[in-house]
Amino acid sequence: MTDRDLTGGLKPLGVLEALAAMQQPATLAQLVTYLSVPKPTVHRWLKALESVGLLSRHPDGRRYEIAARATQLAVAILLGEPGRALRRNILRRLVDDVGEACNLTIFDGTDVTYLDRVEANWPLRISFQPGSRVPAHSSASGKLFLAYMPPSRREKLLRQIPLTRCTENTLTSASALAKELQSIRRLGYSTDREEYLDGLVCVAAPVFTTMQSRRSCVAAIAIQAPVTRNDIDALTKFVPKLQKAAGEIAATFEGS
Amino acid sequence: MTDRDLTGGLKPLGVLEALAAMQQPATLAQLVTYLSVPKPTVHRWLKALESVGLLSRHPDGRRYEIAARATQLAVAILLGEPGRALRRNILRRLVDDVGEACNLTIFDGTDVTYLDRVEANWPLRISFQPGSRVPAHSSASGKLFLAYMPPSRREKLLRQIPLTRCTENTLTSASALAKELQSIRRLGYSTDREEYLDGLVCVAAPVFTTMQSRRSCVAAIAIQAPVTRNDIDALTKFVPKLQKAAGEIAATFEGS
DNA sequence: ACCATACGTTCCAGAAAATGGAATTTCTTG
DNA sequence: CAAGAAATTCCATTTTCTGGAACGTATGGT
Repeated sequence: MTDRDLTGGLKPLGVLEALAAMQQPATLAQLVTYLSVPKPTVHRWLKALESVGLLSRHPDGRRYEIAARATQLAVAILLGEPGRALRRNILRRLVDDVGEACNLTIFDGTDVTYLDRVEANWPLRISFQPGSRVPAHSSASGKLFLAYMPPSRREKLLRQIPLTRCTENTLTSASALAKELQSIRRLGYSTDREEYLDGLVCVAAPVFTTMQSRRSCVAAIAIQAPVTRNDIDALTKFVPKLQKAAGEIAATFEGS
Repeated sequence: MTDRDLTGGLKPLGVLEALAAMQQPATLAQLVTYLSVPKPTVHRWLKALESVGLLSRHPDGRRYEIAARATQLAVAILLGEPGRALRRNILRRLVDDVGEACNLTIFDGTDVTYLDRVEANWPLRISFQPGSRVPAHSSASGKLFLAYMPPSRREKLLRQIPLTRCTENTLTSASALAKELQSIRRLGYSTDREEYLDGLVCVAAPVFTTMQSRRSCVAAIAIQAPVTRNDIDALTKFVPKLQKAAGEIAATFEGS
């Protein structure tokens, strides 16, 4: 399953990878099957990961799930890893090309989290906090993630996140959102028509990566503009450029 | 209570965390300084991480940087089960509302374990890391678990765990604790009046989940505050909000 | 309520790996 | 091209890991 076996005091990490791949909490028995490792060994690994805060037990006391420290580590990796510089260059070229601010976001399970952003007027200066968050239903990127997510997960998620109204245009009904998501899947890109902030429009394209031979949309890049300077129709003309950049970004998430 | 050391065959991960935290490639010498670990050991850890694809060498041949496998793991972690992210959002909203740090704990059979914690933006704060453990008898959450546990199990447990004194206010007699637990069941919430740490007060509400058609309290959320800023009476006013959030958290544990 | 079965946990002696001070090699710099 | 710094290797000792077997504990069926 994994390309290379973990050795050198890292074998317990296999459990973390397995749990991340399964995308849901798992029992000891399931992990034993998945990993083909003796039961007492997996048990010991689980205890080690738990004692260190990387895993925690689901309240059912049986299954294990990925814990807060692992999430923190994941965020730190994405912000600190060298691929980030590559991605910023791609973003910068796009910004130079279209003349508006662009951003790269990732879906953190619930919300859209900014990984990076390049402003149009200050190409060398970054004036935002990586890690800012935006609700999924009211942003072009977020709707993209929702659109391309497995249906079962989407349903579960939409049952639990509130469709908070941000502006007059925010889609706050499940049916309107469902229709929009379908349209996004048809078009292959997503828009934000002042749904998050008044006066701000946005076009986003998906960044697909292949994980465990499954194509999923983990990230998105978007062009944001004040509607007074570029309306949706104007931004839509940039979609091919956006998609090309998205393809380049996808490569930075794969191997090197 | 603070950062816990990595043990159990996970020590090399400290290097990964360090590199992620530094946000840029680092040399062996830098990592040795940063980690305060002997040079040959760090070297071995680096080789282990490299051989496994989590780290790679910067083109300069000297520095190490985070590699593709780590990125993939990070993405998989963030993409995974939305439960964590949902719970964190609920906590975050509560924290914004009440202005004090809140935490989510589960009961692991003996101790209270932190699943997550969100700090308020106040300068004065006590810091608990997720994964920390706290004795059941001297914390608001722990007493909640004890209160709502089946009596037979409670008796057995109380015979096993020592009622260690943490502060002057810690309940160290079985009778005082029994009385407290009864009061908790009557009120539906629990308090910690500087019973674990001097100067720290806390109010906790139960998170009930239905498991095997049995309603049980396996998790709890709590608001913690320095007594100088919010005393018990002040915190008690937040109980309805706390209970509402507890209900939302419960929902995130239900779906498969 | 009972048993059958699966699941989780603990035990422990042999096997394997980690540890770090010291020595050695390789890179850097003036 | 030497001097100093950094990286790498060596290796005896200590420590941890491993996994078959045995032991508890929960679950599901009758």
